[in-house]
Amino acid sequence: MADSEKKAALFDQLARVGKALGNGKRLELLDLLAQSERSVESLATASGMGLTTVSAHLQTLKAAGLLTTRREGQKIHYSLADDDVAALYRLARDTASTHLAEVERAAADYLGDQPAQVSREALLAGIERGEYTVLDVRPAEEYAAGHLPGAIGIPMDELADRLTEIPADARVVAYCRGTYCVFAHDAVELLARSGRNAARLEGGLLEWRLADLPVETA
Amino acid sequence: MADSEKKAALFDQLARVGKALGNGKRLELLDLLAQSERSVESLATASGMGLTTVSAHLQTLKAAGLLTTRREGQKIHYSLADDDVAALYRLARDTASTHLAEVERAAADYLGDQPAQVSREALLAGIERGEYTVLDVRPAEEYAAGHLPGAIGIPMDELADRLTEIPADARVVAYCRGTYCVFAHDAVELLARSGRNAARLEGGLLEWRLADLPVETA
DNA sequence: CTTGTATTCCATAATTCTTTGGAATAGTGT
DNA sequence: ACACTATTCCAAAGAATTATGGAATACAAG
Repeated sequence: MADSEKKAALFDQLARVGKALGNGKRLELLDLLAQSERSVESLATASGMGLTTVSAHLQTLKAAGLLTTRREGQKIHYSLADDDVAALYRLARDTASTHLAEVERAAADYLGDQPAQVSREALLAGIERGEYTVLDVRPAEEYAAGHLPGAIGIPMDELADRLTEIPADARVVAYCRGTYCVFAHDAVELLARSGRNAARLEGGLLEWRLADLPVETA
Repeated sequence: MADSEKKAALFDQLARVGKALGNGKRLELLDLLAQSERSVESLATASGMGLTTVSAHLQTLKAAGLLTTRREGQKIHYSLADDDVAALYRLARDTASTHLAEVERAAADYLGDQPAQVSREALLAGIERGEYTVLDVRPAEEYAAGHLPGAIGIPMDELADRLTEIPADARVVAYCRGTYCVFAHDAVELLARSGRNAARLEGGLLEWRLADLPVETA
């Protein structure tokens, strides 16, 4: 094999990771898996994709080295191979958002108006002073897998019915999966309509974790 | 448009960056552009690809926001849009190499035996003490665009003829573009065969620069 | 051992990507 | 204005990717 063919073979191997990241559905799956491990079925439900479609995408991601699996009973749990994978996902996402105007447009269209945001630094300082009530509005299994220290967990689809669990005069900071997750936007809107003082955390658990800030696993 | 369609549209946008990274030829181009800006023709020559093929790939990379262009005379110079792009390229590459055994195999096949390596930290310390002669064996235009402080620039294909420019008793540390660049391997082998004391820098200018170490632009 | 469940495999059709010559374009330099 | 050069556009063929039912597999649980 000629030298340039060997070089091409090497770069083709390196491109496998990029290929795996080059599909919106797969990014949605990575986004979910960045929160907690999940079974194939659970990913299909959470993402709204077909079961065999999810399975095929998971094979692709796993073949690219981005995922690992663990069997428990009859279920197979997929998870990110490594925190580097979460970092890679985030960097690719942020590069897209920095350089592509269409991303901003699509995000605005999906997320709606930006609510008031609290930075991670401000929240961390405020938590220590007891200024904020931190509210995790992700699905219960993601909250269970790890959440901000002291955060209350109320999934978004139960929030309307469980408002009484939140002190009426609290300064609430809601968060969810990450920058492009819609739950916390919806939560802030709902809380504001109920006359609460609410803001959204900048980013979500993904960004919090990648910033090496403390995560609680009750 | 339904909410899940908006979400899909957003993630499809984000996937554009991954798609751009998902092709070996495009990674080769990024690898070159991480060293210095280049014209289309120059990239075609350096990479051995067809001119229109290179142009098409550059369009793809640019449409993904990874490249910018600058016109000078009749030439259009492409360069990375940002240092984040270099960081993204590197992280994708390193993720592949960490998780895919095939990458190690393809690299060993292309690069041959690993020569002795000097870490960036050791070299930096050694430079200050004047212990090492640093040798840049990349093409002249890449050396001109930026090199290690005090490095001598002798392109690999001229090295055999210009050995006398290197003190015979020097402890030479050769480097080139990056981890998967073959020039420095070849240089160390050539120097060793000539009875010189030579080692390779771990990584290359890409990794040096991303580590925020000093770069000289003569 | 048999049943049941979660997941993967397979085949296929629709779509998208890649490469490549030749033509077109845009801008430079005279 | 004219010729020249670097680059891009276009079209087409071949290759790879994607989504999706139905069948097959691999375990676990009984």
